[in-house]
Amino acid sequence: MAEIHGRPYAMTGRGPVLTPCAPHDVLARLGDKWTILVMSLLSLAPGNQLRFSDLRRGIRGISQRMLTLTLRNLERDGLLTRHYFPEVPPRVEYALTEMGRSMLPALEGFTAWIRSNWPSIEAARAAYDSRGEPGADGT
Amino acid sequence: MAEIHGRPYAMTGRGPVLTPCAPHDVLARLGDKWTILVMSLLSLAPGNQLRFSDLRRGIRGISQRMLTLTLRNLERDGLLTRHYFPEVPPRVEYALTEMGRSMLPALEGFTAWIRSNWPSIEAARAAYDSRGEPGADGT
DNA sequence: CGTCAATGGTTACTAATGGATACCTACGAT
DNA sequence: ATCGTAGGTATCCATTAGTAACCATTGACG
Repeated sequence: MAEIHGRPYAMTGRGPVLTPCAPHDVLARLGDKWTILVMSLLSLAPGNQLRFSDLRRGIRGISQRMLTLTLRNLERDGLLTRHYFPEVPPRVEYALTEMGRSMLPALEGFTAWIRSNWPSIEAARAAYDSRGEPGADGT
Repeated sequence: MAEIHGRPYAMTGRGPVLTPCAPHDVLARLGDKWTILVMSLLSLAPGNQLRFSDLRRGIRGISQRMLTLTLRNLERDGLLTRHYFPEVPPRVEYALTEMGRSMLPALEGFTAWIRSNWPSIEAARAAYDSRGEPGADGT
């Protein structure tokens, strides 16, 4: 049977039928406001490893809470690890896992497409907005 | 100056500082609940072209309104075109643009990574949840 | 002694967004 | 009268993003 994004699809009389699947789940995480910035910053860091406050300083505008939530989600997905050092003051190191590092080339491939097409997207948006309403009836 | 995702970053005493950028914008669109399914369905269709009701039938669970909004956003970004035929009953064809088609390989590269790593992600989530660690949603 | 800063969080609360549901148009064919 | 097409509008609910305040620890400062 044919597959789409790794899932089989059933042919109806008219075509395939898709349902939300793994790619959506992962893209939804990357598409949230901060995740890609955390991944990017870690990918730049020596040893793919940073402290909480380095991440906080390195991402303009992120709040403590949002950074905590983003890191928790990434840790839950196995893309990074959290190491707590009970020193004074306490220190926490976040590091990309092997899986996290393995995602970087695919992510870079995608962001490369975005970089080359971003001007076209912005132009399309400007043109669309200046045209006014789409008009379901052509008016 | 070094770049991340096509944007220059300034070194502070401690490292780069990132701000939300184009990749986030595009990934946020792909990460919404339906967009990737619309793109996938169009990529499967002959001529990368489908009618509104084919898309509606082809995506399990999407409402009319959500499909309309998703298509509008993709049209605004220049990833697909909308052709209205004032027949009775009316007919509307949605087709991927050249830019829309050019995105498919990069998207496929990314979803390929997701396919190979999805079992690991699910395992990591299950392990994380069973450890009884603090919930990522703040609860 | 009292207070401050730095660390990495948590809790409570509010604002913004996303999505679902229901109902509306207009037209011709049956 | 009703269906099928391609939507629009109005309303409600759930999720999410974000803000502000708080906590615990300890050394430094005065």
